[in-house]
Amino acid sequence: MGITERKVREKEHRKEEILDAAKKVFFEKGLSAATMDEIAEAAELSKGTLYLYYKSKEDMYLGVMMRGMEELYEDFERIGTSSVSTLHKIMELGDVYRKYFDKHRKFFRMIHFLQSPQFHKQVSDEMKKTCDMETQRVWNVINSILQTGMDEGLLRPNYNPMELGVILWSNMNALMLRIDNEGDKWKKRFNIDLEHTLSVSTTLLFESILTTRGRTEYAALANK
Amino acid sequence: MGITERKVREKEHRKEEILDAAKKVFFEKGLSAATMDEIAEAAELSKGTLYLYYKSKEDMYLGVMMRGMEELYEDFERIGTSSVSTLHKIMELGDVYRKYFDKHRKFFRMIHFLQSPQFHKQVSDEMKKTCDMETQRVWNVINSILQTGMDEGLLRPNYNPMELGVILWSNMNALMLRIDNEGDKWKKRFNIDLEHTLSVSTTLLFESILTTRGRTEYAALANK
DNA sequence: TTTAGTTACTGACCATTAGTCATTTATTAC
DNA sequence: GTAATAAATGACTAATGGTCAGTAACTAAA
Repeated sequence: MGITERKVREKEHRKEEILDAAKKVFFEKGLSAATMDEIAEAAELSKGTLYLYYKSKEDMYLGVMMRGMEELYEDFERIGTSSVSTLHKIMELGDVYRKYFDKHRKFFRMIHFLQSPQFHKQVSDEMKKTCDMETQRVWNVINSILQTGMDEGLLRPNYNPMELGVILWSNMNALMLRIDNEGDKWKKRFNIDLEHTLSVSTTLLFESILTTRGRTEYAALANK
Repeated sequence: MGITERKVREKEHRKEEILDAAKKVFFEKGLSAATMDEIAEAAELSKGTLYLYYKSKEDMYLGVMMRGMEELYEDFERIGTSSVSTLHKIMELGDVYRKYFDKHRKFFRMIHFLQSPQFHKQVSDEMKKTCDMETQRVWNVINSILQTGMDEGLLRPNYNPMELGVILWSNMNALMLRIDNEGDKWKKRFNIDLEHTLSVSTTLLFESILTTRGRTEYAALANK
């Protein structure tokens, strides 16, 4: 049954090719300004064909986003399986996410679509589920690292690791979003460098969830 | 010149009436699903007339949002001018914002539009400026309270009050957004009550920006 | 090679809807 | 009463997400 397999492979390949085109257009114009006709032209396919592979424009957008999420997952996974200390891993999670924000700004913006009402209203259940699984993978890495940190007595035991995860993540996310949208404004008007503010808040939160032992280790690591 | 004045008043009134209708429709359907025809019908006016008062659908959306922002401003301003201790005021800011989130969820969602790419792309410069001024008023209250807190030695002096403000605000915002979108999911899947998480993270951050004196006072206040 | 059947693709077409503008209606001024 | 001004209208346009009847390409059996 080599033919059937080849066809499946080709279909998969076409799907990816469409995503290549979609990525280009979405990166350039964003979700609302991008048109399906443009994407079709970029993909060298007719518009109708796009709909054979993706249910809607929003679904396609998320298809692209998933690539970005996968990249983030791989970065995180690399941390998870590395052989540095747990504290170091936790710090790395933050650093890597911040680098991700710098290097993959467009993906960062796309990920934010997951938190918009449009996502909950206009996306097919199927795609929602797919996104959910991918997001889950990322959270699993975070959770497992924080759980270890807790087991090792680095993190204050009265909190749930996942809870700490969502706190740290949300905190970074909110400031990054602000940097992305109003960074210049805050610099000009209040002379505040939100990049620095992000470091400050991350450090504040991080220190406040560490045990005494965790803090000692952290101080040693930060001094290096 | 009584007539001219009356006309200005009537025009202003019409603008508000249109916002009444728009608010109803936007609250019900959200920005993208609401149509101008619907709003026109709700306002008992023709669609063309709407455009005599607002430049675009997005501008109108922000007109509605501004009402919500004003309400928040008034709540904040009330705190600012109240005669409780500064520490109490700071805590009140958080509490009031959280209540605002509970009571005016739709407005909360609208405020988030300010952080979306759509806002930066599809809104008239004029409306952007108006929003900016309103937002500014809110920040001014926060800033002035935090500045006082710093002057009184409650807040660690190595930070900028506005910086602390944006940290606290962003932190709350991010978790509220998550509660709004995925609150149920987190409860069901991880058995995490994000409402509680919000309290935790706010407390953590808050404590970590207080001086020793501030913390003593805080402990006293929290025990009451 | 021919033919029937299947799959992939096409692009004209449809429906929706934000925004416009020539025209009509109402109000004011003289 | 009439001219001038302001307010309101709604048919129309343009843009665009999505559809579907028809076409082309490929596969498999005769």
